[in-house]
Amino acid sequence: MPRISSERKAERRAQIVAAARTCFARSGFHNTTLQDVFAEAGLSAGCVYNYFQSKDDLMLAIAEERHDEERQLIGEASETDDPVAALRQVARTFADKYLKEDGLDRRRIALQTWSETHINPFILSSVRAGMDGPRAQLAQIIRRGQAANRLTSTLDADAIAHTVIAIFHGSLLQKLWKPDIDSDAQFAVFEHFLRSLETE
Amino acid sequence: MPRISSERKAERRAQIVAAARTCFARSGFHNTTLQDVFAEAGLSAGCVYNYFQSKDDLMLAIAEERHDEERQLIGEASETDDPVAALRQVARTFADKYLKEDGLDRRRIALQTWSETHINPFILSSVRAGMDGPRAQLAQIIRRGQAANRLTSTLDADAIAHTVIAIFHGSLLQKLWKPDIDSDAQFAVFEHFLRSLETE
Amino acid sequence: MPRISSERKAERRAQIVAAARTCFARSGFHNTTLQDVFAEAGLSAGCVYNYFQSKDDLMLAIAEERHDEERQLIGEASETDDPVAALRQVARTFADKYLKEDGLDRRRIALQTWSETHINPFILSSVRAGMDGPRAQLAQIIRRGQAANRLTSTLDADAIAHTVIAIFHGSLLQKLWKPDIDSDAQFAVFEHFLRSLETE
Amino acid sequence: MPRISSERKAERRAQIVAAARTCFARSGFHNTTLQDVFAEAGLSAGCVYNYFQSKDDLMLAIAEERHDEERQLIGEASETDDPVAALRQVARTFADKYLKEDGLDRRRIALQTWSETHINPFILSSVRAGMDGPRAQLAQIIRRGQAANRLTSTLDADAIAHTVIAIFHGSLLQKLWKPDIDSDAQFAVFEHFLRSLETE
DNA sequence: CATGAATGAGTGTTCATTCAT
DNA sequence: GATGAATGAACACTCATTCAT
Repeated sequence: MPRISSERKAERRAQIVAAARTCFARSGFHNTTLQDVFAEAGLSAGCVYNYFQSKDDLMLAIAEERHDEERQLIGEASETDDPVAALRQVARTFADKYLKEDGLDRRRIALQTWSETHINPFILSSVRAGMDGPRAQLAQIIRRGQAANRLTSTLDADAIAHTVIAIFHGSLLQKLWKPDIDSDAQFAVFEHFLRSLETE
Repeated sequence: MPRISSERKAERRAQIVAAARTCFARSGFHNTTLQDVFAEAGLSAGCVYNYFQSKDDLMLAIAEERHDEERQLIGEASETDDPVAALRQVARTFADKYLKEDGLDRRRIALQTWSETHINPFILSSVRAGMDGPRAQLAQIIRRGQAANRLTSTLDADAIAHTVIAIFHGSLLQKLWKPDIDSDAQFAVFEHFLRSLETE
Repeated sequence: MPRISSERKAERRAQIVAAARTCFARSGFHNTTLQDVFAEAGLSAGCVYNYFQSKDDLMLAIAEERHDEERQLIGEASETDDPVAALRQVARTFADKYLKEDGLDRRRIALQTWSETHINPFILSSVRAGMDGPRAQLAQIIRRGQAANRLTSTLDADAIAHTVIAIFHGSLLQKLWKPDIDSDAQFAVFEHFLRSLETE
Repeated sequence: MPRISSERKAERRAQIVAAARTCFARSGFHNTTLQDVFAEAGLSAGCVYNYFQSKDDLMLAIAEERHDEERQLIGEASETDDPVAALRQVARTFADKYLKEDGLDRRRIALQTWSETHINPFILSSVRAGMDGPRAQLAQIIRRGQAANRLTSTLDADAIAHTVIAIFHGSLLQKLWKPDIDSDAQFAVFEHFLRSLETE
């Protein structure tokens, strides 16, 4: 007979994750102390430790949540039947959600996570898994495009998917370092790339 | 009148940087203690502090060195007069030097650096500058290609350069997370992209 | 008008004490968390705190219970009229009940308690009282033996009693550190000691 | 080329051990914080950690030192050729050095150590080894006495040695709990025990 | 009476940095 | 210049205890 419903528990978890995200986005993972997170969440140390086992676990939870969100975003974006339109929509979603404001903050944390993959095997697994889903979805779209003779079959669908993601990730890095970069011009290059994949 | 010749000084500096690189590649920046670096370099704490002011300074020095190296690599690769060949050569250099063995180790450290840009303004400046040089060089090549009507003029040269670098960076990330990725297939996609930029 | 019958209350108390004993025997007093005890007892924190005021109080309760048990054991063992036989019987009881299995586990906890006497005056009082009873009983038997001219009167009865207990305690320690010690051979020495006290 | 001679290093170690002993004797192992030890030693945390790896390690070092000291004490006491005199001398040493003042303080710490054997295997090993030496020495003396027909051969030498040590340990406990115990009367009982072992 | 989520002071330990030699 | 012992602020994490429900 739990005094706290599982919804309330989920709420608390979310509250803590949100606080941690705020802190990590503000000061970076290694420069954030757990005391910062406790203060931001308005909760005590002990309480937070009832939901997360360690600082690393907190980062992992944030990563997982982000991966869920990304999976959902790419899922929604690729609902269209038309494979070419789907790819374009995915890219637009990326440009809209990832490269701006709050989305950019989350990606800032993502970068911290990526840097941690080297040391923390759980983070590595999570990052791998987080990328594999979207990549497989993209590859699936591309394969459909190839089957329908809409996209060139001279290139490996997985390799294309990888490249698309690489462009996303790489653009992200540049946006993080130079927020005033001309994203539109870069988006045009991406669209050119997509067109180059289409059969005539 | 220095007690130590400036060559000897440079040697020591290099020795320390090498040790730090080994440690950072092995355990990551935040998991490496300076005591680890002292041990790896076979030097005392005080001695190292005669050459570097702080742990961050060490990371900065490594970043600077890497940027020099990258600038040189891209410079050599783009010596050809033919702009299209130059671009292809740059890509090949990237694939050969960055995605393999020792090069990959250095890029692993680069990722740590990138993650630090968020916090450390000096690192941020260094990373920006490290990217600006190569990007300007690439843009220059592209502009030459456009002027010679070898490359499409419908796209902004800087945006293309940015995209090329984004592909490099993004591919790097994937290689770090999944070392057994099919780099050749991905390289084919990149070449396709280059060809799509050429005028007919 | 108590909501819970006092039998039920005693049951709960016993349940908690048993759980604590299990935990303390398993991991030691300081390495056991109260959360461990709650889990072992299958009760909540609040419930346990209705019966015991603190962790120390729990240890005290265990000590008291053990002292009661010891008092009873030595009481039963010394019921014989013959003082020499009584002493021997006490020793046999000690060897049978204290140095084996479950008894040894309880003594393991006793050792933890002894170590706590230094800090906790209540524990100290309890341990003193726990020893005084048996010692007085032993001294009483010995005095009877001396009065009946069965035991030497050249030695102080209290001092003999102390020595007997010292041998018990000391043997216990050795048994705890080296469970495969030869208890029979040591028991023979003890019997020799007892015989040496008898008059001819 | 160490700036600090190994003697100075040993001094520091001793200084820290002494401080820890003072603290542990004053407040017990678990009630002493390392900050207490740092303050008592007049040294910083980092410095202490250059000499000891953990709080447990400190306790272990204290135990080892005590064992060395005990080994030496019993060694000196048993130098006499006459085995019976040697045993008596050992007992006298015990009564003089262990049951009084500073010696008692050290034994108070010993008790803490004993209680820790249950949890910490290194402590257990140390305590075992610390007891084995003296016990072997005592057994050796007894065997010499048996060979020379000065001591009864009806009892196992090791068992006698164990019993002697048990009496020491047990008396110690009583002294710790009741400092005003009559040690002389108890010593008389011990001497009686020794005499009972002698052949006529 | 029982629950168990929340508390928060306290602890062992780390490690970048300094400075007397 | 080089040494390395010493520093000490900072940090992640624990756990006995409380109290609203």
